[in-house]
Amino acid sequence: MLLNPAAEKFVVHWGEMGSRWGINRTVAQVHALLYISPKPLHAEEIATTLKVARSNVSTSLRELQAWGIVKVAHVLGDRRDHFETYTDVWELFQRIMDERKKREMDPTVALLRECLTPESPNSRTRGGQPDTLDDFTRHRLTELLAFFESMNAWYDQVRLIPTGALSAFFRMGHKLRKLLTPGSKPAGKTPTHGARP
Amino acid sequence: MLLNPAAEKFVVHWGEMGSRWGINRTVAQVHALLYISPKPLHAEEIATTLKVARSNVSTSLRELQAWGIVKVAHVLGDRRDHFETYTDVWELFQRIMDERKKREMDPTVALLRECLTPESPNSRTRGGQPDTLDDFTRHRLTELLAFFESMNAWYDQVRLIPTGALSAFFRMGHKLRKLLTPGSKPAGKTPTHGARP
DNA sequence: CGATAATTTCTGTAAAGACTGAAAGGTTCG
DNA sequence: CGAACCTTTCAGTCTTTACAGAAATTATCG
Repeated sequence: MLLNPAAEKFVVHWGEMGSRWGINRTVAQVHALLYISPKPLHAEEIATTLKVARSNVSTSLRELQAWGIVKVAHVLGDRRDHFETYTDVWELFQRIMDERKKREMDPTVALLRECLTPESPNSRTRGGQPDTLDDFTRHRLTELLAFFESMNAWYDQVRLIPTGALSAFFRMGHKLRKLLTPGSKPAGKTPTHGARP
Repeated sequence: MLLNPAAEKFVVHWGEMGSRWGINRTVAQVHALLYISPKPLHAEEIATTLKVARSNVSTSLRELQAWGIVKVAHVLGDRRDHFETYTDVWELFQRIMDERKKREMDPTVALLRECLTPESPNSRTRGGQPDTLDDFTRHRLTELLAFFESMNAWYDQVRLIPTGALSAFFRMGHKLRKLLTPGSKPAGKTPTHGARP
């Protein structure tokens, strides 16, 4: 398959974006290609289009399936596996967020809790400097944990919104103000942080 | 400076998280260290604590300053530059989001617009296959653009909230339902996507 | 205005990650 | 059941990125 210039530009850019967010470039490119493809593609076709090795595509597809955003589609009369991705951007986004939360947020929360537990069983057994955090550090980590917990709670609520209504929700930004200031009280802090030095 | 085990665990973990999100591990570690440090640190102290080269710290600090989350603090009687980060997690978060939006979202939106412009001036001058996107691809890119624009608009509103009130906002998740369903009409789509194959 | 301290820049090296091509493992079809 | 086809795994290569140490630059002090 030969991509026209605009499509190619998009695929390349998406690969670039992926790598900036810790996603393998090829993985992102494969996903971009599937996203703009009118029909499911088989691995061979993806490989020739993106000009990468067949095996590389195989690995990337596997990765995308682990992320839950690509699935196999079989075509009658064709033995090969074909692949497609979700067409709904909001669903895609939600699935990616779910996965990143599970892989990165949850372990971080767990670690913060662990760091903040008052006393570990073996803290006295080993000599040297004190095992406990100083008050300042403890305070910082507590705040960080609270941050993640707020985010988690918020995200859990957002996840309850049907994907079909998500875009409406995010377009509703202008209602935020009323929601936040019931008595329309003026803001206590400066809304935007100052210019950088 | 010698970190106690819990603090060290946090710093290491934060470095790991950073690299998963496309942030240099050392950069993230330096930031973690400054975040939990009760006082501004100079580069030498950071280097010995993290056991990395002085020059590496220099680069990392420069990077963190470019992100707008670390600033220089001078200590009376000490010629060396000292560094500190913001203590408010919400402000930190906002600054990072601002920067990532500027670096990654905005260019993506620009590219999508470019891909979707009806006709580029030189589209007829070069031979070969058609320069225009097929309808399906065009539709997908339009939806993607709409997604980014919704997100942008929403984020612009959130940014107007004073950082001091942000945590309250994100803790307000449970009010989402009422906001979304004024007449408490049932959702049109399934709220959560099914189990993966 | 040297001398000393502090910081940054630069270059080579080391480590990590991505990718390829070949081989192995499964499937489907005649 | 064997051949053709498709997919995955694996080992080695290549590319990219991160890093250390030296050299150069800048700032501060006597």
